[in-house]
Amino acid sequence: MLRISKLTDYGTIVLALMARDPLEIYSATDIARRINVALPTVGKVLKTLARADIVTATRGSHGGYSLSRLPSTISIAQIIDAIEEQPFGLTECTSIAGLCMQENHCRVRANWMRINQSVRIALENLTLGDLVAETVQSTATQIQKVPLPKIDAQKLEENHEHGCS
Amino acid sequence: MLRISKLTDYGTIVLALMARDPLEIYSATDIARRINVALPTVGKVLKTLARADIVTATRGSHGGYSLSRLPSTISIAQIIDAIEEQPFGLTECTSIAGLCMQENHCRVRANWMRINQSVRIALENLTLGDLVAETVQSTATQIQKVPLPKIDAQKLEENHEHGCS
DNA sequence: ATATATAGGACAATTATAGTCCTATATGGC
DNA sequence: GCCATATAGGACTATAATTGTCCTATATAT
Repeated sequence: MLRISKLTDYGTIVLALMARDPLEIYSATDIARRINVALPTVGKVLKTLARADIVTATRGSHGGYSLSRLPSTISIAQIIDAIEEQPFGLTECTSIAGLCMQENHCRVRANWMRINQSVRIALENLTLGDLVAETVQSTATQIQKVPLPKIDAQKLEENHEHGCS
Repeated sequence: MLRISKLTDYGTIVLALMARDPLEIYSATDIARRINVALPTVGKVLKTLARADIVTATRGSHGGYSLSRLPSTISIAQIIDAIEEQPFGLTECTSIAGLCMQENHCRVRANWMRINQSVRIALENLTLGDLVAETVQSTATQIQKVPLPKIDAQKLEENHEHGCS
């Protein structure tokens, strides 16, 4: 797949709309109408975002949702973490029986983890502010060829202990 | 999700094994036994990789698969493209009815596309060679904060014409 | 009180993925 | 030529993930 789920995609659209007036309160009904997505679906996204404290809910009439923080302080990684069910990562740390022992497999896994880490860092540095910017600002993130830091042997050990194959 | 499929994961493991002796011929049976994955599954992966000309098949007895090119010239992006069914991208370029007209939605989509592009470039620069390296070499790829190039207005137009919402 | 909101969980339908199997074709050795 | 061994390609099934919806409970303003 290598793809964020539709719900997360909706999440970015919803948040982008809210980012236009970062201090305003938006009801789920309002947002649903404005982005043209069904109310129950938008509601689900907003509830999830509220649980992660990315938006703050106000109940009752005249209630709704508002951004908990300014757009430039909400990272794309946080949004993904909030809505995606499985933990972040291009590859899964699965324990296929007997694979963990194979040096070959283990090495590939370790290098995948580092690739994951790079992508993760990129998405941590990108914010909701960047997402709504006319063009992505100079504070945005790009990937380029540079030396990777030394491998962290301790971290790899930890992965093993947690059943990483 | 934001995750490569298991089949693609197997693909990297298979190729990593083959990369240890880049000129040798490996039968599907042999590979299946050595990486401890069921034969039909390994076969499926290898057939797919052969179609993309990443490995070359030799039929008949004493036949098998061998790498078509040296590990350092096979990019991770190529492997993903070969095995994943859907085109590369963190976000899908879906046409949800009536969303394409909304400036807000369109802007978010455009910026997502650029994020995709960054990740794509990273995976194009990483090779099978890097994946089997003891530690990822200095030729490997990391993501860091740098200015993004100017937006390519022409490309964005093309996306629109192809029904991108 | 009542209308308007969100909270949280349960549910059904759809879709994607994984894995297997079957038949056809090619090659080397006897 | 015949047989064992390999891959080619597609079909098919079972499983899992995802989506989207709905229901009931709770909170708030008028």
